[in-house]
Amino acid sequence: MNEKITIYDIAKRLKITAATVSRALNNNPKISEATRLLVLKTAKEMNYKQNKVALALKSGKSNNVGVIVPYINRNFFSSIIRGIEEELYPKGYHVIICQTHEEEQKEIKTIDNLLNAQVDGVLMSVSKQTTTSEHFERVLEKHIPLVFFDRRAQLKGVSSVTIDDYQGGFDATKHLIDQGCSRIAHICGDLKLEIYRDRFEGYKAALKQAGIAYNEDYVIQTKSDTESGHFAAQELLKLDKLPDAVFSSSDHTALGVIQKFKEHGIKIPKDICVVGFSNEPFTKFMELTISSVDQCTMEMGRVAARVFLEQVKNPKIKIEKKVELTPQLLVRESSVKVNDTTKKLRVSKG
Amino acid sequence: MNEKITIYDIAKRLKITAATVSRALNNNPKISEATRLLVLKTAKEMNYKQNKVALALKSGKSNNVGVIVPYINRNFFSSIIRGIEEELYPKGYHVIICQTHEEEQKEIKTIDNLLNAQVDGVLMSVSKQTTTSEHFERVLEKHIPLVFFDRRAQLKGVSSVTIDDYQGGFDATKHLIDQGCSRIAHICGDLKLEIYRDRFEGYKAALKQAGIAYNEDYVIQTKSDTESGHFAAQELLKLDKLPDAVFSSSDHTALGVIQKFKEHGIKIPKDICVVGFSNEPFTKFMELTISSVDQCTMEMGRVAARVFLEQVKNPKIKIEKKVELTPQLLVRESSVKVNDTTKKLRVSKG
DNA sequence: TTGTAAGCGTTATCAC
DNA sequence: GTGATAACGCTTACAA
Repeated sequence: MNEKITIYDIAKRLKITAATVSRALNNNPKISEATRLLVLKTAKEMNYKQNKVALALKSGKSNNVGVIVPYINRNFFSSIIRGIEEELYPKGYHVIICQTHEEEQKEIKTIDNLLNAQVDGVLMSVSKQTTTSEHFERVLEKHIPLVFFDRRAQLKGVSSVTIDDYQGGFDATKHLIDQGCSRIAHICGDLKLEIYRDRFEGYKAALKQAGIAYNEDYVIQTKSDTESGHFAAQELLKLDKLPDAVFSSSDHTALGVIQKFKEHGIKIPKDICVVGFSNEPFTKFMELTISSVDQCTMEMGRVAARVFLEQVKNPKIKIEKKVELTPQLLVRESSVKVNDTTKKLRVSKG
Repeated sequence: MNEKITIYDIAKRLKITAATVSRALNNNPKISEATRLLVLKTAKEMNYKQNKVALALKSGKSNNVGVIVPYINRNFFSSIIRGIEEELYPKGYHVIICQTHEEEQKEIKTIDNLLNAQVDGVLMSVSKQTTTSEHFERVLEKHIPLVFFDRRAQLKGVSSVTIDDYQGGFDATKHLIDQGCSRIAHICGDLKLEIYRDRFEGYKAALKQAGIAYNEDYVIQTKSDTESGHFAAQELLKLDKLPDAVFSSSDHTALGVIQKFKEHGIKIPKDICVVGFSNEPFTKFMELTISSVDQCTMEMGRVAARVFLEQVKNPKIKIEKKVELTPQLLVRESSVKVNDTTKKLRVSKG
């Protein structure tokens, strides 16, 4: 009951050989129906379970994929991981998760560990601090599919799944313009990161299209937390002419901005409209719900997983797929002028 | 550069045997310093990497643990997973995550899959729908450490890490009583689950200690989402005498309750004080911050991991450890009467 | 100190 | 259709 049952045990019991048992278990055509059924029956009786590790050694496929993110417990990443898991589990893959804490050294160590563990693929979001790429090349050299999601490294021959941050920034800004705003501030994250640059570019493009002059004073670069939002709001308050809208590259800074403005008696959205980015859960729980750009995280995970599967299915050909998902602007209370009744109908609580 | 380097390749190059190489690599004392250094040097030159799968087959230890939760992207679970990962990764373990979607069948399937994959341990939170326990016993029969966190099955010989939900319920209710409330409603989740029963019991105990009669009308059982909070508030509004406080077993229902009450012109916390449970991130982002009971999720994960490690370190002895962490009441704005200035000082924004 | 050989549990390639 | 044997990459008695 307790011992590990191998195909040898079944073979011994049936006085046949392990090879035959293996054939029966794997529906190999070169076997008689009689023995096949007998083996199957006996295997069930003896409670045989295939040892996947032995299979992995033999076949060179572990059926494990490594997923690397900065922090598992950020809603953005955990939702992506959920998407990955739900796409891969039915295909027989297990998902190994690892965290980098945004540190390049941990990222390197983690990748090497995963390679040693013989993972069949690596799906990851690059750490903020990462500047080198030898560790990525080590993955490619072993012909292990590598798929980036959200944050990618500039590397030839690697697939990636991102959202169209440019479009997200454009849509958010355009929406604010449609609300009648013209002095639109932008709070961005570290512009060394592609995602923040793209949102910024989208912002500028929307302004340009509307014939609104770009004003450097209205752009503030900060970290992506609530405190930075307070800071940003204070900077904006120093200006001669207060903006009438804020597009923030982060929901947390958007929240901070709203809080600080409220302290100063500024009414949102009447005086200033605000749109955030990421559709963090809290944005729709607030008393004043916050407009935001949804990044379809689960979908991003699912797509990343599918890109991996496609590469696995076609090992001979090198697939370099750059998928760009379209983000979705969710218009909520923080950006809709209360006196605009027609627009009010479009407010989404989702 | 591209080929897989094994110890045989190193052996061949140095005209020694694989056994010697293995010994050198593993700091086996039975080897001369000279060959040890030579092997090490050559291994590095040839870019040798140990194949963990081969090691796993040989040793019977995969250095993988399975972690099973209902949904990965719930903040509660993803934080626990983070705690587990951070405790286990430095010890050389990889964390495989799986989701049950609260379905018993998936839980069973997942456990069997993990066992086939030869995981060294299973850390999990039991699905809501689970009623049987043969699948848990299958784990135990193989002498694989099984550790429950938060939700456990009634099973002999299994370790678990939970929080003291009774204490959490007691503290929350006691706090409301200290605020001068006496008609305290309780919104609970499915009482078939131990965690909700315990919180409920803690609630009743606090009432009893304060000499407040238990009133069945003030107890409403619902699901744990915002809509259920709306429903619960409506039920309470039907009562002849409105409660002056609400202790909710869920932050989401607490939010729903607050929203619905506000719609009816009821002031929080002036008219009704509210305390939730779980310390969901949004509770401290609200304009009116919501008091809640923190479940020290990261710590729960870390402790669960340590319990697993302890069992691994002592394979001969059967360890049954029931760890109960103490939850922490976080008093925020939703439960502190504004005219009570002394208490106001204790308001936490954390 | 080093070599030899067996074994972990499978599957695949030969023969018969 | 079935059996014997090698191989995946590693560790470890047992010999030498």
